[in-house]
Amino acid sequence: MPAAYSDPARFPVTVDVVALTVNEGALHVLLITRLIEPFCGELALPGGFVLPGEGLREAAARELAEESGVAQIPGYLEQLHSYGPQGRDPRGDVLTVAHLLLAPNFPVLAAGSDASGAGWYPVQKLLDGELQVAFDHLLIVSDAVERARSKLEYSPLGAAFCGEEFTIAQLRAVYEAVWDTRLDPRNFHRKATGTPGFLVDTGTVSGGEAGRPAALFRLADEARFVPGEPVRAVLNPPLMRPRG
Amino acid sequence: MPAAYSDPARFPVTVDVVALTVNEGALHVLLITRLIEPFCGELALPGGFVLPGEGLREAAARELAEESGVAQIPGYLEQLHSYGPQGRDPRGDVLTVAHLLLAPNFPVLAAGSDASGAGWYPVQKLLDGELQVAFDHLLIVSDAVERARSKLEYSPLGAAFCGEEFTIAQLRAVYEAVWDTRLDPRNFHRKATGTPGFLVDTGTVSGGEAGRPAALFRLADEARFVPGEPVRAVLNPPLMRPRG
DNA sequence: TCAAAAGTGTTCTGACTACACCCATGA
DNA sequence: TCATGGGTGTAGTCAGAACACTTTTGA
Repeated sequence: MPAAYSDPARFPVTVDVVALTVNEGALHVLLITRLIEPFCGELALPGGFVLPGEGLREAAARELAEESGVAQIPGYLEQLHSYGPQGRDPRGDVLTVAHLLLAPNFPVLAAGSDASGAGWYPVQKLLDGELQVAFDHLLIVSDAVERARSKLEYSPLGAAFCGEEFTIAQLRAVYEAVWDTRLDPRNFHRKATGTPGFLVDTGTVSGGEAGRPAALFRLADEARFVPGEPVRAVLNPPLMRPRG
Repeated sequence: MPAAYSDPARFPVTVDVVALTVNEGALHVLLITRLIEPFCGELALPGGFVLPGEGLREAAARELAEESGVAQIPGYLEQLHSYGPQGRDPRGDVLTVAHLLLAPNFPVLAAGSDASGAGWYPVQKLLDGELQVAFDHLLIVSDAVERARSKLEYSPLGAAFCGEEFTIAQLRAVYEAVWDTRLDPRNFHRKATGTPGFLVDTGTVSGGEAGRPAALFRLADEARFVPGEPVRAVLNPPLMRPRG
């Protein structure tokens, strides 16, 4: 028998954000140190309770800003998956809606009221068990990484890890870090620049590095992701990661 | 300032199920007629409130069983997306976690306490606006259909729409209905049977129809989806839908 | 014998791989 | 001039599209 419509059960709802970036050729995730119980002192994903009158995405952006110290969220944010409410918080049933943020490496310096020490940690150390995280956040991070990996194949979101303008080599470094693989620079260059509706040449070049300066690109207008909307442009043909 | 940890806001949480099937060569969705306010008398997705102590998937399976009248849920069930809590229910903030069910056409005969007249309706009539549904359920159905379409490319879930054993032509009819396209029967046959780890020939044939009897296949063991688990097997190479 | 549907062979084309090669810069 | 990395050309291979063709059944 379902609960009467007039008196349904109510649950606390949290949002958690898996912010991923590429740093030093490896995928990193943003973690905070919890200052309150439960799991006080342990690492966890930034997140917190949804407030009355808030939407999910709104809450995720607010929590991320509060706990990482950035005013404007860079990169691409989307909903990942919901977990719970059963059996994931020692205090009782709490539903969490996890979000995924793909972002360029931004500096974090926040100290919130219930979290501190936000910082980037190598994802591989979590997956290998070298770093512990609170709640079911290891599962959430695993799901997020898998989502990010497949996102790169069919969407232009690899560029979400880069700044506004970037070289093909920087974009390739993103793919190599996320997929944890090596790609042929020549073929990647041709594929990325040859995919219609993906990149446009800005006409400028990057300097200062060793070797020949690289051309700077940005996302084509039709591939740009606007903060509020789901990504629409599909890479066709996809940039497939090597299998097997 | 976030809400105090000890006193977070609480929200009613519902689960909604977008059950899709293929019938007469077209994609259909399971809808019920609401017997209570709001939207009394209108069509809506089967669903209802999550009860204390329940998990999301558990709640979705329970609601589907209650409102469609089937004891055992056939097919493949996965979480789709969460919506809300802001601005989607006239009574106030309600979070809903939508689920997607891909199932063979099963008979529905239920009458629940707050819903009746469960039945299969052509998805296209909803998308074309010929049929109205309550709440934001049109958006949810649209998202579900798009998810189903991409699922068929990279997973063996096309077979979730078929029974235990099926012919290649039946499987092809599923793909054609979901993608709303036509596929070359010869090439589809070769691709489906030639994809390693997808299908196994049962050795039996289907009879009774006009023309040469077709061999019956079932999913290979490694491609079977178990009720509780996410689908793991990836079709490689993918069965791509025709683009552009 | 004919219609209808299952299943196979064959050719063409286009995309990916691998790798050779040239280009532009700093030291 | 050499090292370093950016960018292009090209041949081999493989998978998909298109479609002719054979097979097996019911009427």
